[in-house]
Amino acid sequence: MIRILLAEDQHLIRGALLALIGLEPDMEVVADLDNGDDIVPTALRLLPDVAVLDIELPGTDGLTAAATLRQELPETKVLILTGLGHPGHLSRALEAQVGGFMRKNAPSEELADALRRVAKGQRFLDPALVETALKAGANPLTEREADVLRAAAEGGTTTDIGNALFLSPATVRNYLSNAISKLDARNRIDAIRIAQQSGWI
Amino acid sequence: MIRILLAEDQHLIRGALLALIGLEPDMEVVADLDNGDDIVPTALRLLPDVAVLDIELPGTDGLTAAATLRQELPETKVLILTGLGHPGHLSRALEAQVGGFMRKNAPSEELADALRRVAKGQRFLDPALVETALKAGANPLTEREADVLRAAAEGGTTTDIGNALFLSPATVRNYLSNAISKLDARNRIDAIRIAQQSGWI
DNA sequence: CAGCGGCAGTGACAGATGTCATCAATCGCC
DNA sequence: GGCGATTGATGACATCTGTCACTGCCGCTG
Repeated sequence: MIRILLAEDQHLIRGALLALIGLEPDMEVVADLDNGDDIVPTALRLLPDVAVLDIELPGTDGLTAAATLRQELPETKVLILTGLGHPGHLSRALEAQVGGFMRKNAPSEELADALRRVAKGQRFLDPALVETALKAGANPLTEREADVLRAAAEGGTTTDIGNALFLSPATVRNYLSNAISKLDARNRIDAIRIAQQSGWI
Repeated sequence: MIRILLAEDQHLIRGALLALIGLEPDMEVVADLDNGDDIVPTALRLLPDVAVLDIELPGTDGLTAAATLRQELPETKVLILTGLGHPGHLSRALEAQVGGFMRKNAPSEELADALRRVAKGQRFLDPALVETALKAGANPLTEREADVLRAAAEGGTTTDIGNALFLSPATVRNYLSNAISKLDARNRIDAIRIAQQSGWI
C-alpha cells in the first residue's frame, strides 16, 4: 500500500484528486492539506511514502517544502504537481531532487503510474516540460538581478525598488538594464513578462 | 438524472472531476472536452442539462462559450468553474447570464450541490467572490483604455502599441495616462498589474 | 438641440528610464 | 597571486514616459 500526503489548496481539485486516487486499490491518502506550512510537520508525523505537492500554495510553496523534506525526511519521495509548469520551476525542482514533476494537464491515468514509479524511487518527469526547459536554457539572471526584477514587477518606480532593496536608484537601473539585455527584452515590462513566463522570478 | 458537459483543459483535473461526479448517483457526464471550440457544437448535439466550463481554455474561453450557449441553447445551464476568480470575470459571467460561478477552492461537496441547483434553474454564486467583486466595483476603464493596457502588457514601447492598434503614440500615452489615473496606479506597470488582478483586461 | 462622454490627435514639459563608461570591494577558483 | 564574476556605486546622455491643455469628431440622451 502506497501511503500518500496530498497538498493542494484548491479544495475542489483536492477532493477530485482524492476521488481519483481512491479508485486505485494499492494507494491510500493519509493526509490532505491546503497550506504549505503544514507539509513538513505532517510528513514528519505520518511518514508517507509519497508527498504530492502543488507549487502555488498559501504559506510555504511546494518547491521550498520539497527541498526541506529532502533534508528532513529523505525516505519520503516528492511528486510536484503544478498547473502551468514554468521551465524554471522544473530546474528548481531538480535542484531539490524531487522524485517526479508532472503538470495538471497530463492524462489522468498517468497520475497513478507516476505515483507508483516515484514510490519505487524512480524518476518521473513531464516530457513536454523537459523539452521546453531545455530549449529555454538555464536562468541567465544573477540573484540580485532577479531580486530587482521581482521588485519591479510590483509596479514601483526605480526609487521605490531602491528603497525596498536598500540600493541606490542608479544601481537598480543598472541591474534592470542588465536583466533587460540578458533577456533580450525591450524594456522592464517585457523583461518582467519573459522572466515570469520562464519561472525565473 | 442530470446530464453534464465538462470542459476543462487540465486533463488530470478533468479526470479527477469525472471521478468526483461519478460518485453522485443522480449525475452523468455525457461529454468531457479540453478545447473551448468544441463546447457549443457538442452541446448542440448532446443537449446536456448543465455545462461546467473552465474560463482558461485553449480556443474559445469559457465566458465567451457561455454567452454563445445562452443564445443558441438557453435550455442548457452553465456553471463556470475557475481557478483564481478575478472579480471582473464574475461581472462578465453575470452579463452572459450563467447559472453558477464557483472557484476551484470551494469545498468539494459544494460542486454536487451547485450542479443540482443550477440544473433546477437556480443561481449559485461563490459568496467570497461576490464580496470581492462588489468591493472592487465595476470596471472603470473604457474599451479603448483596456485595449491599450492589454497591448502594453505585451511589453512593447508606446510606439509598438500604437502600431498594433493603429493609433498615434501620443494618443496611446493619453489612454495610458487615463488608465493609470483611473486605477490609481504609479505607472503603466502598476496599472497593468491592478487591471489584471481585477480581471479587467 | 445642447450637453456629455468616448475616441483620436497635437504640442509642450518635467521627470523617469535605459545605456554606457568607469570605479572599487569581495569572493571563488585555477 | 591573478582572473573573472558578482555586487554596489557614480555621472552623463539620449530617449521614453506621464501629465496637462486644448482641439475636433462622433453618438447618445435628456
